[in-house]
Amino acid sequence: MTEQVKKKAPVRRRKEARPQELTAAALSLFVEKGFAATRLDEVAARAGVSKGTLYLYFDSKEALFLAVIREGIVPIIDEGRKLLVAHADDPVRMLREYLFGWWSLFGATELGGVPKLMTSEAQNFPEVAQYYLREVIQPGKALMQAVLDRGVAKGVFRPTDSALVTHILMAPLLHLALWRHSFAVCCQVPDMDPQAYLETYFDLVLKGLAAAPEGGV
Amino acid sequence: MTEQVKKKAPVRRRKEARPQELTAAALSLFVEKGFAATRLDEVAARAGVSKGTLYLYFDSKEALFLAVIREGIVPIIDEGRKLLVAHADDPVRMLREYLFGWWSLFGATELGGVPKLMTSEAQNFPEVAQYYLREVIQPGKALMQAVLDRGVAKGVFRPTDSALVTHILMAPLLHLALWRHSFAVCCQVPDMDPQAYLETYFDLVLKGLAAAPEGGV
DNA sequence: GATAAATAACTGACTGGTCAGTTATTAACT
DNA sequence: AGTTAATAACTGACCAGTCAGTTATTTATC
Repeated sequence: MTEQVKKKAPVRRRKEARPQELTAAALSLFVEKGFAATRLDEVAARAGVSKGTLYLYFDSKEALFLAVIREGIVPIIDEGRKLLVAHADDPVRMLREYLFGWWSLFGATELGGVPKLMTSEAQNFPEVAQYYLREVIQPGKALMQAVLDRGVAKGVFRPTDSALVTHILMAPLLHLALWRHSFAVCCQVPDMDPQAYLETYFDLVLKGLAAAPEGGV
Repeated sequence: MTEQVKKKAPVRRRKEARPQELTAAALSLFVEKGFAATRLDEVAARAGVSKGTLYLYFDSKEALFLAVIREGIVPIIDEGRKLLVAHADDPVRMLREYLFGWWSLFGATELGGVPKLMTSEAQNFPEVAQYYLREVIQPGKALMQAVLDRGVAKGVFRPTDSALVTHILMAPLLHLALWRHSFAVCCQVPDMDPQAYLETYFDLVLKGLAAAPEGGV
């Protein structure tokens, strides 16, 4: 050991990307097995560290949960908002971007398991649920409601209770995400093509919202 | 104590309704706190017995889970089927009965928490999930698909991929049920009236499915 | 109809394993 | 040397599942 041997290269420890690695590992395990059934030893192992290390970055299992949501989801909202303004003059196009964008940016990724996770655990972790409601659901709703209202103002959509309709319109997307993270995994379903599902759904919605009896896009 | 005093009435032990009392207690707790977070001591206490007694009737926690589904849900399917045939000649009316009936018979009751429960736990309990898929989801889907196909045959609905549409149409109902058992409970939501939600939704669906451009029911 | 024997329903203390969270120790780097 | 990062062994609470023992109810016997 005349000089520092090159153990360091293969080891490559002590990064500051550690929290992200941990939240990423936690996300996939939480989504896969649920919060309660996920052991912190597993999370740490998947991130390539020990459980003690996990506690250097997060105070508790619940704090890790909150971080998973915060790091994983909140950035997506802003990204989605930016994509939307690109078509601000065409409500039908905006709605399409919203729904399909939600799916490709969120639902189809690993984050698509988060609605299942949040729904399951909302009652057990009210603070996380409130955070999610405030930072994710409500902004998302507001965004879609703006799209709908604009469509009505332009005479493209018929008037509706847009607060209710935002909920209703999100449901099939959420359902698809939940399905893929529950029954689709454990039962061998005769599979459901997301793209066909989305197209069929969007078609239904457009006809359901259309303003004029024989209106056309 | 000249003759047998009526001690029996207040005591009222040794019933054979015991399993039902246990599954009822388990249902409400599973729905409220999730499967993993529910302790069997609690279930037993809510049913007014000890944990040992619970094990006289059910082999394991998972067996109790399966019983909850079997006893609670499967009977509802048949009941629903009977209600439907009453309007077999009017597809629009049938669809309305289906959706509103689902809500009043199932979604609005304590059983409305079961979708949340099943979604959360499907991956952890594949056998229960497969049972639920086979005995609940698939029959329910088949029933609605029949309604849709009949509507198309009668020229009331436009042709669609009815297998996909059944999924899509169920989503807002499931979403409402999930919502009421998650965020609605823990966050004080600005409340969402189920009746208004259902009416708005049904209106949207009918216009989305209508066959003729200016068709009218 | 009483008394005793047999059985069915039930209990709660106990066990064994699990797992969130802690801490004493070691390795890495400056 | 001292400081920081990481670990692995440890602790203690928790809980599904068990079982020896208790209490209620029925059946048998006189």
